[in-house]
Amino acid sequence: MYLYNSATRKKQEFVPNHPDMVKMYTCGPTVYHFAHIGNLRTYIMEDVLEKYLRYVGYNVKRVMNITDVGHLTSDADEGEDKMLKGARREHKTVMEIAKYYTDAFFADCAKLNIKTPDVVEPATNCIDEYIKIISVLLDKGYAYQAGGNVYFDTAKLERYYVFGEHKEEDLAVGVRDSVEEDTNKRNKNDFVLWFTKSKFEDQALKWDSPWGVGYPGWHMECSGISMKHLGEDVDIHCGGIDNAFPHHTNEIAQSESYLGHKWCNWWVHVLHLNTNDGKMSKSKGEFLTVSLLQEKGYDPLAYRFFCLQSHYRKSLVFTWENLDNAVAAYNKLIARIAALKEGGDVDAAVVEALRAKFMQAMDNDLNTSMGVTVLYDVLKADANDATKLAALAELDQVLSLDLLEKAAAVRKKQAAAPAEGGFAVISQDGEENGEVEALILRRAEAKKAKDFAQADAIRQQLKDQGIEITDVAGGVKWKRA
RNA sequence: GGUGACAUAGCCAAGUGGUAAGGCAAGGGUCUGCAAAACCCUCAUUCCCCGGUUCAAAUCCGGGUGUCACCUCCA
Repeated sequence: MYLYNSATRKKQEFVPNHPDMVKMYTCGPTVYHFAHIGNLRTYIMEDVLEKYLRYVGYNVKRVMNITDVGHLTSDADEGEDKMLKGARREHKTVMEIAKYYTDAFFADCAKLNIKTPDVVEPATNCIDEYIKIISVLLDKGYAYQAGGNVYFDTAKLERYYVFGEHKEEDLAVGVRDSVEEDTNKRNKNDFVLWFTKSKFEDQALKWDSPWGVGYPGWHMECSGISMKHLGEDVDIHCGGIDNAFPHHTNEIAQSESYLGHKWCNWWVHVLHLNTNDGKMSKSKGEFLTVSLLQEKGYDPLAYRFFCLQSHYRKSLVFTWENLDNAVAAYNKLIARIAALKEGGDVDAAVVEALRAKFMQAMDNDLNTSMGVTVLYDVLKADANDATKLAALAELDQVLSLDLLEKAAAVRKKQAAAPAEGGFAVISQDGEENGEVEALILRRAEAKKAKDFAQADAIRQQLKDQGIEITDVAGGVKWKRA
């Protein structure tokens, strides 16, 4: 499999350090608020990567952190810890907030068929780990104490900027007014490993350490958690593209200085979901959550399909129109699958050929857009329905679009059509409305009497009320538009 | 200002030197009293621009332009 590696800026053949085991680390959410669907795009793509690695036969151990400490606020707010701000907003303790939004995050993931990682570790669980690493960094001379904090000394590194060729003097530090330059730093890009004093005195959670009571720097948590669960090396480290610098850059700096050897081989960054005016954020425009999608009547898996139709290394623009496109495509795909008949012999050779095509796409830097196209190749294949269903079931192990389950539901709905001979009025939303039913029955009588003018008038009358009706065998289905 | 990624029809996109896949939308048709569904057909002389290499370039090279991201918490 070829995967693009941000560290080398090339597609490279993926080879794990240990033949049958892939160690995968994925940066998790900061649990001070709900995740928006842009955040979730990254987790969907990471989920596909994990499932594909398993599909081709690797054992995967995947670790994810939960950031529940030490994050500053977003642009809209100044100098206050995100967790604390969330807590104040909702009159809860920081730990209650973390629990609440961690649960909400995984509930959203479940709706999107994102598998929960093998290990999920809150940052606040690993303080000892961080202290150990920071102690060694101080001993080795990679870190220094100043103004009450412990800093990493980036000047001690031969190569600090691993994802691009920066020059330090070009870095725009303190571009924004509210960001003050920290005068304790020896170099512009030195970063804090342990805080005891910060501009943000409100940090709610503090721990004792050799350097005083305080809390860890943000970058430290991922290094500590990764080493705790995956040991001294990692095969793939994933995250949103915004994490490449400084977060991942700093992780590499401190981890490799601590270990004294190469730490992670593959860096996979997922591009952002944008709106028409730039990056999606919680404070700008509509706050697009999975719950909001559902309130508006969208199937979360249609959003997953939307993401899969694109490529993780391309930014994707979200508009309701674009999502509607994906919804139509997804529903049509399901409808075509629902029309397939079960039973019969599976032609293993055809399944194998389709599998090969799918793998060819996915092996090429996780080309999910092409992978989705293979679903259409399956439907068009010269084979019986049983073979197609078998192939679809297999590809869906990776894509996780609930293709067969949704198709079965469609079939069931069709089977629930009115009994022969009788005339039934069925609400597709399960709504009971005697007035509507009466109108539909009157229209049916008009049709029977060949009074089509009257029948069309009633159809129009219902339409004016926002109700769409569809004639089906032995009855009428209706729903609100 | 620096660094990086991306640029193919209305939209999502495939394509890795051999003459533009697929999906959605749209238009036309078949069918149905009408509608819906289904099915069939149509839909980029051209791949951001300008040069170059080549028998041949969306694909390679050089130079531009645009968009997004990061440099400040972020997926």
